[in-house]
Amino acid sequence: MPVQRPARRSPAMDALSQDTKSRILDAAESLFMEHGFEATSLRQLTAAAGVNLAAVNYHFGSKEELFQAVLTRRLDPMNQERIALLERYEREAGGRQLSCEKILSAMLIPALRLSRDERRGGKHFLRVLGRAYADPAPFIRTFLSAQYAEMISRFKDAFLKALPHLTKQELTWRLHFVMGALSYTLAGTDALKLMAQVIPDEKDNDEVLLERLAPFLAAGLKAPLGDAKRLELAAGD
Amino acid sequence: MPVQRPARRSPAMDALSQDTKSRILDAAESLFMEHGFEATSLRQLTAAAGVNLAAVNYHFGSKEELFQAVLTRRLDPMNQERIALLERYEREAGGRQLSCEKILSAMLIPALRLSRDERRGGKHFLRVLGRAYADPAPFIRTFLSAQYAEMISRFKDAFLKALPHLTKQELTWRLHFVMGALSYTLAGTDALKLMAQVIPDEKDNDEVLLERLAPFLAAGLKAPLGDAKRLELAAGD
DNA sequence: GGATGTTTCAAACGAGCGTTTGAATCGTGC
DNA sequence: GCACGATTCAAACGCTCGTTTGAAACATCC
Repeated sequence: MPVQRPARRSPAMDALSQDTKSRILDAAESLFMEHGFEATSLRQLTAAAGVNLAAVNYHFGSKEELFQAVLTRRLDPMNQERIALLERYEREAGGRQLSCEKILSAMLIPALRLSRDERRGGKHFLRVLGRAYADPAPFIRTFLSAQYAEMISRFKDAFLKALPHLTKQELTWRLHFVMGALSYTLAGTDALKLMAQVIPDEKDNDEVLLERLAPFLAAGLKAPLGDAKRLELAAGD
Repeated sequence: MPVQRPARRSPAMDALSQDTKSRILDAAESLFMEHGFEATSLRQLTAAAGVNLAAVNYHFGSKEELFQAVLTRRLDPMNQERIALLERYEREAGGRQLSCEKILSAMLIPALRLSRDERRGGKHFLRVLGRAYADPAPFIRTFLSAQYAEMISRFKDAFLKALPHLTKQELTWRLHFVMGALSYTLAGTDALKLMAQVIPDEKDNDEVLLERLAPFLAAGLKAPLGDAKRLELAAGD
C-alpha cells in the first residue's frame, strides 16, 4: 500500500510542491474559466500545468476540492479586503454616516484591484467566480454561502444605515440584484457579445466596467420603494 | 443500414412523437435546471422522460441540439412577446415618449408571465436560461447571441429615446447590467441563500422578485453619468 | 550513506459517457 | 392484410472520465 493521502504537510514540503500546487491552481483557474468545471478534464488540466495526472488527487484530494481551492485562494482574501476597507471608511468618517456610494466602493474596489492584478490571475479568477455563482452543484453552493456569509452580513448592516428608507427585506433583495449584476458582468467579456454593439477600445475594459457599474448600482440601491403593482400583467391577452 | 436521421418530418409523425419529443424536452428542462448541461447524462434524462436512450439522438440529433431546442421552445416566443408588447406600448402612447419604466415593463412582463405559467415550465426554464447566460460553451454563446440580437437592438432604440442623457455606449453597458441582474435573479432561488437572511412567505416569490427588480433597474438606467473616477484605487496599499 | 518521509510517475481500474446500429414494432394507406 | 415509412428498442461501440496503485525518484536528517 502506498503513502496515505497527506493529512497534514511536513515542513519539508513547501519549497518543492508549492510549485506543483501553484501550477495546478493556475492551470485550473485558466481552464475552469474557459470551459467550466464539468467540461474541464483532469487530463487536459494536468497536461496544461505540466504535472502528472495523479498530482491533483495527491495534492488536493479530488477535482471538487481542487475547485474549492481555486476559489478560496482569491476569494477569501478579497472578501477580507472588502471588510477591511469598509471598516477603514467607517473609521475615517468618524461618526458621520457613510454614503451609499462609499459603501459600494468598498465592495467593488477589491474586486477591481484583483481583476487588474495579473499576478493574482487578473480577469481569469473573476470569470470563474461569476460562473460559480450560477452553478447549481451543491458543493459549490454551500461553499460559496460559507465564504460570503460574513462579508454580506457586514455590508448589509452598513447599507441599512445608509439607506434608512429600505426595510431589511427590501435591502436583501437589492443586494441580491447587486451581486447579480456584478457577477454577471465580471463573468463574461465574451457575454458582452450578446449586445450587438461591441464596446470600443477605452484603455482597459475591466476597469471601465466597474466604474460604469458603480453609479448604476448606487442609483438602484437608492431607488424609492416601488408600489409593488407597477407591473400590470392583466394588460395582455 | 437503418433509417437515416429524419431530415424533415412526415405528416404522420406529430400525434405520436410529439409526445416523445415533449417528454424529452420537459425532462431536459427540469434536469438541466437541476444539474446543468454537462452534468446531466442522456441516460438519466431519457430514464426520467420514460423514453428510450436512443430517442434523443433520433429526434434531436445530439445532446447539444437538444439543449438548443430546450432554449428555443420558450425563449423565442418570449422575446417575440417582448417586442410585441413594446410596440403596443408605443402605439398606445401615440406620439408621446415612453417612460423608462414602461419600456422596462415590456422586457420584464413576458418573463414574469412565463415564470408564472406552469404549463410552460414555470420557473424551470428561466433558471436554465440564467445558467446558460454564464456558460462559456461556444455553441451556447453563439446561439444566445442570435436569439437575442433582434430583441436587444429593438429595446436599445427605445431606451435611447427615453434616456437622452445617455450615450449609445453607456446605454449598452447599462443594458448589460440589466440583463445581468435579471438573469442572475431568475437563475436561482437557491442562490438566494448566498444572503444569510431568507426571504419570508410573500405569496409567490418569483412574482415579487420581478416587482422589486423593476424599480431597482429603472433607477439604475436613469442614473446620471458617473464621472468615471469615483473609484479611487490609489487609496489602498 | 542509509533511513525516512514526501513527491512524482506510468499504468491501470471500473464506470459512465454520447452515439450508432440493425432489428422489432407500430400506424397508416392501398 | 400487406407494404412502407416512422418510431422504438436493446445492445453494443469506442472513448474519456476521476481515481487508485505501487514502484521509482527525490529530499532531508542522523
